[in-house]
Order: sequence, then C-alpha cells, then structure tokens
Amino acid sequence: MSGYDPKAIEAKWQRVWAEERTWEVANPGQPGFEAEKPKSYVLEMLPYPSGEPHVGHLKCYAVGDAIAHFRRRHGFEVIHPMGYDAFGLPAENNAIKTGEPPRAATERSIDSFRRQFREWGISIDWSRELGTHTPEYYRWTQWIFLKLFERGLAYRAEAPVQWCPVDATVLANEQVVDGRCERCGTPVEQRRLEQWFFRITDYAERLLADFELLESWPEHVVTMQRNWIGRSEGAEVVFRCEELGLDFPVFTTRPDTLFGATFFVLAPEHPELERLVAGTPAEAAVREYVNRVARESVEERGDEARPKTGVPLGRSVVNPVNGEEIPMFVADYVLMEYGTGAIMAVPGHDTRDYEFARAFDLPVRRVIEGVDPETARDDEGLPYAGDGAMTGSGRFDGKGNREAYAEIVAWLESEGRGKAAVNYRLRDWLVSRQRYWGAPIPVVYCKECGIVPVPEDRLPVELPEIEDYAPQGRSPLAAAEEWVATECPRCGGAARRETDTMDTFVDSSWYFIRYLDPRNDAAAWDRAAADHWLPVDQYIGGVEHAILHLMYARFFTKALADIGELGVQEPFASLFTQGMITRDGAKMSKSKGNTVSPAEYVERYGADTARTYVCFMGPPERGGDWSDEGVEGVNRFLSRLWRLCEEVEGAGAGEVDSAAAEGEARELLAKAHWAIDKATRDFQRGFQFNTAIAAVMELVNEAYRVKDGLYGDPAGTAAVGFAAATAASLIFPFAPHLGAEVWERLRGDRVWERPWPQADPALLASDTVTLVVQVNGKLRDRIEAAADASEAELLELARASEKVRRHLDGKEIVKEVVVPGKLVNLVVR
RNA sequence: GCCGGAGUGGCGGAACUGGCAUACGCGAUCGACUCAAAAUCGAUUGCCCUGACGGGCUUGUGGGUUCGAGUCCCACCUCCGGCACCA
Repeated sequence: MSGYDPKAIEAKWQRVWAEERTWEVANPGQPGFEAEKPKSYVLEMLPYPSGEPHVGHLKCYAVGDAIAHFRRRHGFEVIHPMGYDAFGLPAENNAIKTGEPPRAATERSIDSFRRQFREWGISIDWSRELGTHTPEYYRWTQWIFLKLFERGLAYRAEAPVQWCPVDATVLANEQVVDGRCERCGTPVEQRRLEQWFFRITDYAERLLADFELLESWPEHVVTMQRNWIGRSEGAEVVFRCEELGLDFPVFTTRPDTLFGATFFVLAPEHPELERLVAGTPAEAAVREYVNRVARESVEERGDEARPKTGVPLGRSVVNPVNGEEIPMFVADYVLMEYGTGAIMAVPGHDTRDYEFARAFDLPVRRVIEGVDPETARDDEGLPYAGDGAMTGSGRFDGKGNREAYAEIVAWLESEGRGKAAVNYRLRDWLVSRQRYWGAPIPVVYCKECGIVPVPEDRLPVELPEIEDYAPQGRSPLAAAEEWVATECPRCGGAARRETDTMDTFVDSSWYFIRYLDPRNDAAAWDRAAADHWLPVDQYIGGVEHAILHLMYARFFTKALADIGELGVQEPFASLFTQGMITRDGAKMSKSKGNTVSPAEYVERYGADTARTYVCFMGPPERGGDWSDEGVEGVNRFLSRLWRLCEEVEGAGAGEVDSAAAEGEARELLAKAHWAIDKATRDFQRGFQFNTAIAAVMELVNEAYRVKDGLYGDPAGTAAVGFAAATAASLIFPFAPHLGAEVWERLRGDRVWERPWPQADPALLASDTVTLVVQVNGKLRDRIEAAADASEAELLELARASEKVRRHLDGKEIVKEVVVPGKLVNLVVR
C-alpha cells in the first residue's frame, strides 16, 4: 500500500485542469456560452504582487475557491478570474534601493504568484488574467479618467496634502498611520499643492443610501463606511465682518445655540486670514502662529489633550441672530478640511470652545437649561451639550431646543443669513501621486490652451523608462524631459505632460469589470459582457480594505453607470471579509521574523493540507493563530481519508443500496448523510468552513470505527465505499486534488462535474432518539426511546428510570415538562 | 470619547429557534504493533470529592426571567478592531 503522496496527486490534477482549461467560461455571444445556467461571479481581491504570496493570500484564495467550487456544483456558471494590482510604492522603493526597474521586480513577483496559485490548485479562469501595470490595462484606466474629467468628476485644485519630509513625497491618506509615514515613521506635515481630485463627495448621499441595494455585507463594514462618510445635519449660517465687507459662512449642527456664540474662530489655513490681518497690529503674531502650526506634524495637531492655542485677529463678525459683534481668532483646533474652515464658538455648550474660552478669558454664556455632570466643568454646570429649554435667546426662550432649532433655521433662511445644510466628513479623493510606478495622468499643459486632456485615440500615455526613481519633491517622471515635452493636442503648440501618476486605488477600482472582457482593445469592456456578469455576487478579501478600496469601487461603479457605461449601481452584492492569521499571537512581519511561507508548507504537506488547514483553524471571518501542530492534524486527516480510499478500493466496493442496508452499514450511511447535511448547511450559513470540515472528519472517524466489521459482506464494503466517496466529494472544495483523486478511484468520473450531494431524508431521520431526563433541570439519565413515542410514553420511561427515581425519592412531582423527541423534565418539591 | 466585535477545557474552537455544555482538531496519558523509535491503530482526557458506585461545581463578574440560560433581560469588568479637536 502506497501512502498519501500529495505531490503526485496535485501535479496530476493541475495538469488536467490546465490542459482542459476546466475553469474557463465564455461570454455571451462566444462559443461555449452557457445561456441556461444562472451565473455567479466569485471574486477575491486581487493581490498586490510583492515578493511571494503570504498566508493571507493563501487564506483569501482558499476561501474564495471553496465558494467557487460549491457554486459550480450547485449548477452555477461561475466566473472566477485573477489578476495583479501591480503598480505601487513597494516596487518603487525597491527600485530606489537596488536600482532594479519596478517593472522587472513586479514581473518576477507576478511569475511567483501565478506559479503558486497554480500549485495551490485554485480554480482560476486564466484566460482572463490581467496586470494593472500593462499598457493594455492602464490605457483604459486613463480612459476612465478622461470620462470623469468630461463629466467634471475629475478636477485639479490646490489643497493641503500629507507630506513626508524624509521620503520627499506626498502620501496617500492610507499611508499615514497615526500621523506618521507608514514607510519611515516620520511625522507627516501638511503642504499646499495643486493636485488632481475625483469628486467622490458628489456621491456621498448615494453611497449611504445604496447600502440598501446590497445583499450581504458585514454590518461592521457598512458602519465603518457610514462613519467615514460622516453625514451631519445642521445649518449653514453666515457671519459678516462689516469692516471688510466679508461674509463667513459656518456649518453648525447646533443652530439652536446661536445666541450663545461669544467668539468666532478660523482655521490657520483659512484663505481669508491674510486679508483680515494684513497691515494690522495683529499681523506679525498671526503670521508667526500660522507658521508654527504649519510646522506641526499631523500627529501633534490632532492631540485633543493638549491645551488650546490661538491668536486674536483684532477683527469681529456679527452674529446674525442678535446683531452682536464677536471677536475673531485663529486657532489650530479648527480644521480647514471640515465644514467651511470657520466656526462660531459656543463655549457654554461645546467642550472645545469652552476650553478655548477659559484659556483666553472669553465670556461663557448659557442658552440651554440643563446640566450633565459628566461634562460640567464649573459652578454653572457648563459646558452642557444636552437638550433643554432655551434661555438667553430672546423670543425663543422657554421653548425646547429641538423646536427652536427648526424655527431658527427657518428664520435664518427668510433673512438670507443661512439655511439648513448637510455636511460630510468625506473629502474628495486625491488621486495625484508624485511617483513613477503608476498610470500616468492623461493630461497635458499648454501655455495657450491650459489643461488639455489627451484625446482617447492617443491613449495610452505610456509610462517611459527612466533611470532615477528617487523622489525629489516632484515626480521622478519630470526628469524624463523627452517624454514631458510634447505638443498640445488642441493647438499643436508646445506643451508639457502631467508628470504625476494616479493613485493605485484608481487601478483597482474597476479591475473587476475588465476581467469580463480583458482582451478588448477597442473598448474598456463589452457592455453585454458587463451586463451579463455584474455585479460580483460574492467578493472576498481582507477587512483592511473596508473603507478605501470598497468605497472607491462603489463610487466608480456609480459614476460609470451615470456616464452610461454600466447597468449596475453597486459592484459587490455580497462581501465576505476574512480574518487575519497571526503567529504566536502577533501580526506576521519580516522584522519580527514570524512569517509563515505558504510555499514551505505546500512543499512539505501539499496544497490540499495547507488550504484545508486555513479553512479549518477557526471561522474564516475571524483571525487565528498559525499552529504547525494544527497543520499536521489536517494532514493526518487527509491521509486517513486517503488510506480509507485505498483500502476500500482494494476491497472492491460496489454500488450502495441504502434502503437495504442494515446495522452498522446503515448507521455509517446515516452518518454520511448527516455529514452531507451538516456541511451543506455550514456552507450556506456564512461559510462556516471549520465546522463543515469537522463534519467530514467525523464521517471519516466513524468509517474507521466500523470498517473492519463491514468488509465481510458486499453491502458493508459498499457502505464504507460510500462513506469514503462522500467524504471526498464534501472535502473537494477545500482539498480539490485529493477530492478529485479519491472520487475518481471510487466512482470513476470527475467530482467537479457531479452535482453537490444531497442528504437523503430517510437516512437523516432515526427511529430512536436519546431522551434526556432531567429532575429540576439537572440531567439525571439518558434513555433510548422510539422517535415517535407519545408524551405519555416518554413520561412513563422517565419515571421508570432507576437513576431518576433516586432523585424523586419522597418528593412530590409538581410539574412535568415534555419536549417530544428531546427531553423530559420533572420538577419536584 | 464615539461606533463595532468578542470573552466557553491546558490551547484553537463547537453548541441551529431557550432543551445532553465542551463537537472537531491540537496537546497530554496509557495500550497495541516494533528489538527499538517514528508512523499507524485503539482507549482515556473540563474541575473537585470518592477505592468504586455515585455526587458536587463549571461558559468574564454580579443580579434577574424561566420547569430549564453559554444562548434572553439589567448592571459591571476585560480584550480586540475602526474613527476621533468633525463644529
């Protein structure tokens, strides 16, 4: 008897799948298109190819592949493509360090990912493979940019950005962790630069409303996006600086506290600051303060705990509700990027304004009755942020603040001094990057014509080869003089190319559409293909993309639908977020030296073991700690299944006749049908793979327990054969090579072409049940009883039990609870 | 501070709609096979008392509802994740 040899089995089936192109599917209109089958688009987030795949990849694709297989065997035509999110910073950093061009390092990594995905046996339609760094792909990324530009959804503007002084480059928001550069740990600074933005804020309301359209997304991901979008209802109120004739709108969620405004604060970045203080005695102090704030890191500035600072401007504005003049300040606790960059300060009812008022000895005025001991800081019980009756607010006094709120907004509106307003925390998406390794922004700058988009028919704007990748405070592309100098597409005069590239999140915001028609060189995609396959039915990936990627892709889908290129509003109907695998309780990292190399485990135990293990270690949506012993346990289980197959194959298992089976043979068949039922339900109930696999383990254990007694007769051998074949069929989505091999040996055909097994209700039902007998809720005995026994019969049985009688002894039964088929509880006193 | 999630054996975890707590796996102990070891197969394994039969206790803590609570309700503690001077 030869042992379980995953190397041989896995190579064999990988060859079959590659040669026969088993997992390729056709588009509408193409030969082989399956018109009658329902479609299912199963997609895992595409990997960023850097080095080699890690365990996170293994888990993501193992989970996704299990789902793809499960759906195929339920009659769906499953599209399951793969690609690479190949532009990005790590390849560029590597280039700066080693001089190796990013393209070369990226291609090498892609080769490694591709090879390992094949070695893992993931059922990928390789005919649809793509890389976002190829001109064939980014040509269409640029095309989408132009479409957004045409619609006014892409625009160029000056804005404060996050700047890392050590790397001399802007950083994406997601690369700023706790106010520090993710790469080098340096506190980031803010700079003002002219940049390209996508107008995602236009979609804030729809991004919130369309959560309704989603089938199944984890609640916490929806919540995170909601918080990120940060919708607040309130009012815009205009305060006027009479001296200069300037209007200052502010956004407030508390127009009911307007009468309590005792001062007014601008953010240090406020554009009118210069005009307010130029030539005044305050000028020097304000300048100094603004410069000091500009030098502060984002981390320092964000610290709520430090004392409030600011400088008076020597100017005042008029409060529109009572005509009061209140002094103006500049202070860094007011942020330019939220609201209008200016606030009315109500120290009586806002803790931050209160702190500032105390520091600068400004009046604190109560306009709403009430005290909250949690926030109160003085004898008056202020500040107070709760509800109550209005006071010190003229004709609104005595009214509830909620009621006054509406009246004040209505009054402001009638006076033209304000209006109801909604404000979002969400900012427009800054997509420019002063980096080399990304898709060039398809725009030129002409002295005569200004910003001119590159015409569609001249795409792609190809990324030129350069030699020095180091950032110099501008894009390394700026050094490619021959490339930068071009002619204006409009007037033909001299023009210069945009040297910034696009954020890599732009590339990954539409790749799931390109998969549907990846070789199209006349269009980004064929509309019929997109209409057929979209939306993605099941998306799988790490929760770290809960906001950025998932929100950007939702935005793109909506924008493209508005442009008329897509027929869906949401890209991903269902989302599954897999948890992170740790080792020794810590996140894996090269610096900690606790990484797990999937290749090493695949080499030692085979892909089936590695895949099954990551699905078995716990509920896939939760994280788990990697355990070498756990891997061995799964390998042991697969080996047991293998040996069972070899044994029963040798014994010559024939067709099983479940109706005729008796005794242990029948019990084994019942166990097999129980496992089918359990595994199927676990799959459907949120991909509970750990318990589905446990059910197959139980089936194999049961087969081992009884097999030696069954080999004697043909019906018994057939039952063992059925158990082994069923186990193979159920384990196939996790361990496809072993599943296919065992099934072929026992059944002669291909398990992936067989429908998912169905549990036979006749074998799920048992004619006896274990009756649990309790006395006062405590378990006292277990009795085998007929499944169809009446309540009276069950009570009879319970009372007859010796173990039960011992506890009834001399006591009075006051109540009898009978749950048919389950339990009897006797309540005694 | 706000939002979300989780606390169950030595460990990872299971338990459907309120009905056998600890499935499955790991680890550990013992046995079979072996000259021996590994591998494999089998048995035992929540804690406490008992020679045994048995009994008592146990799902973060405290209370409640119920014939019956890991599951429902109230209060609290701890841990993890996200956001955070958002006006």
